[in-house]
Amino acid sequence: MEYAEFRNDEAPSIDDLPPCPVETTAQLIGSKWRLLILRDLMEGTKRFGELKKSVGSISQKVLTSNLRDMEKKGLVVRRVYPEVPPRVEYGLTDLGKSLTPIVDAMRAWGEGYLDRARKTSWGGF
Amino acid sequence: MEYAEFRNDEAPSIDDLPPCPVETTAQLIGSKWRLLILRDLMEGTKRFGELKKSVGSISQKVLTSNLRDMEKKGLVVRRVYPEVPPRVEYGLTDLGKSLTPIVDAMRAWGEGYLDRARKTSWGGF
DNA sequence: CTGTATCCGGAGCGATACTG
DNA sequence: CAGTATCGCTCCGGATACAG
Repeated sequence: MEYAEFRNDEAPSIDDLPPCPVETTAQLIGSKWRLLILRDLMEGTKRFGELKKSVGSISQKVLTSNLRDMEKKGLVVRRVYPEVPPRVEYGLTDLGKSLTPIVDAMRAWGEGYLDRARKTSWGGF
Repeated sequence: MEYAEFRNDEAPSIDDLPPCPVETTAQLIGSKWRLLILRDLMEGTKRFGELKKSVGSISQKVLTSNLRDMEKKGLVVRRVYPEVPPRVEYGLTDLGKSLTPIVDAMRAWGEGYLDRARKTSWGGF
């Protein structure tokens, strides 16, 4: 552990961000899982187990670590309800929500691609 | 080698594409390097060495393998000029160019993020 | 239910050497 | 110049077991 005492309170320093905005974005969401987590949280707040199911074949460990990262980056909020059994909900911060256009663009492109792939083997370009 | 005899002629089958369009897109470009290669080729055709410099710290091996993948996916064209010394140029296919909105969305978001990061440590949300 | 702690295999990647 | 071929290592991430 190493996250334990630092969660949302540590901001990424400008100094270790790449100068290129595309690269910056890629570092924040450029991973298969983070993108899918984002996609699912955009539907609204979800519990850990719910998220695990909806994301797909992700393991619990990997989901947890990705959520921790996204929390540190300020994309995700984690809310713990002191109940028993414990309940933990994850949601997007405003910053996280602001990524919507990117995910939407990816969805739009993917739909076009799948359509084409479905009706033909797309026969090359 | 294993690519050698299959370059542009093999299309991805619809059967091994995920049903979710976001996930499909993520599989095609969801890697740090592929995104940056895309970003740079969107400026126009480039030679191998040129691309290597502009992408940044990528090694030649990794650049090559990523270009091969993207070629197989139909995103990139490779043109060899039978000269000496050899010249090889890479460019985007129409499919590759159609990804522009996604990269643009990422750039736009990244710019906003960097602006905020520059003027403050954005102190949480 | 929501995690943390380990173990471990394999992919990813850098470094280097060699080729047409 | 633009690759291919290897070696070696790091670290991601899957499986499993355990805990609050």
